[in-house]
Amino acid sequence: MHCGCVAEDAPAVLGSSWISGMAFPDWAYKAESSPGSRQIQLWHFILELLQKEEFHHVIAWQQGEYGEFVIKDPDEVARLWGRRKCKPQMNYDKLSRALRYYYNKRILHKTKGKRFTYKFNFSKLIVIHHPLWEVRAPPSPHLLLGAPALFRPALVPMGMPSELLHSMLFARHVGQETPRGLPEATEDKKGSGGSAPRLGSLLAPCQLGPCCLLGSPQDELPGLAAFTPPLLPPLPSDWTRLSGPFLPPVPLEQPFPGAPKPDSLFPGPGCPPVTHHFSGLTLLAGLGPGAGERLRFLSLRPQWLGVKPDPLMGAKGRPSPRDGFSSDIHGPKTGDKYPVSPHLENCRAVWPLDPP
DNA sequence: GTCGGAATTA
DNA sequence: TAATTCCGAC
Repeated sequence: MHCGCVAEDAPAVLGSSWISGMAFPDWAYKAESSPGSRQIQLWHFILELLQKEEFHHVIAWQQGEYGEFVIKDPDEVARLWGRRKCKPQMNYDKLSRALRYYYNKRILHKTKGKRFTYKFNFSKLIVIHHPLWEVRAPPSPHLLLGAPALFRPALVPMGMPSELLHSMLFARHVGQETPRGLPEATEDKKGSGGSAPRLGSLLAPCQLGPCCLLGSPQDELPGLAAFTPPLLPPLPSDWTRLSGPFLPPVPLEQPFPGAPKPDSLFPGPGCPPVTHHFSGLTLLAGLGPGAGERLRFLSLRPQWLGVKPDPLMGAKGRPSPRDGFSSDIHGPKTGDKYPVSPHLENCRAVWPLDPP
């Protein structure tokens, strides 16, 4: 931002926040954490604006719809964006074109019928920021419910349409909102959605094995959000059993120095005290009222994400951003739980701040 | 208002 | 690569 343009009206970012019931971890608001670019990206900027109360007359979260926001003053948002990018000629037409490019990337989608209303695709944002979470492995109750799984970054199944994840996470009542037939799963046109960092280089599913414990997260994890979810999802009573088939024993982990210790977040049988937060975990865990129930719903269905060879995998070994998923969620899978042994060489530890 | 193609830019 | 710019179509 050395173009001489003034950015004083660009929102400052401090700490993590709850805005109208919407939580994002710190990194989501920090320009320097904008992935894949040295410059701030539009979606990032939008989040910044949404975070700041002084811009709520310009852009704000849509009450009642998680992730949905309304641009109340398109011209002003465009002006702010243009100012940030040193593009004085910016207008809403151009800005909206940039937003539309996010449709294919699945970062954003339009709320049809509502003017200037868009909706963030949370899982995609999570994946963008935590690429390793696309590891094709079943979700662990540990991960989803906050037990110490900090060193096991598998969370979002690769190819999982964020719409579905989103609806699972945000549905007011489990089972009320039926996944809408994965509308985008078949409408891929040019497959431009590969812009987000993905685990194309991941050779094989990691299976949450010890190989996933690589790295030194203390040094490399992004800034951890310090907020505590307002609702603490109770552990499923059988979570230990659920974790059995595909989870290695959970090692005790050292707390982050200086990190808050929400020890009592997820107490449960066999569940060691949670000693720290994964920022992405807080994102999921901090989804707001009812999130616990929804997370439990999600976590109790690991078979959805049963690891198996993906017929949709292309020659490059990864699905297109829009096509994956569908066959993965249609029902429990038995057998072939370990198509690839969870050996070290099959895994690659990539932390969000890894250089490309 | 919204969409997306095409060319261009940094 | 992530927009920016322009524009025709709906």
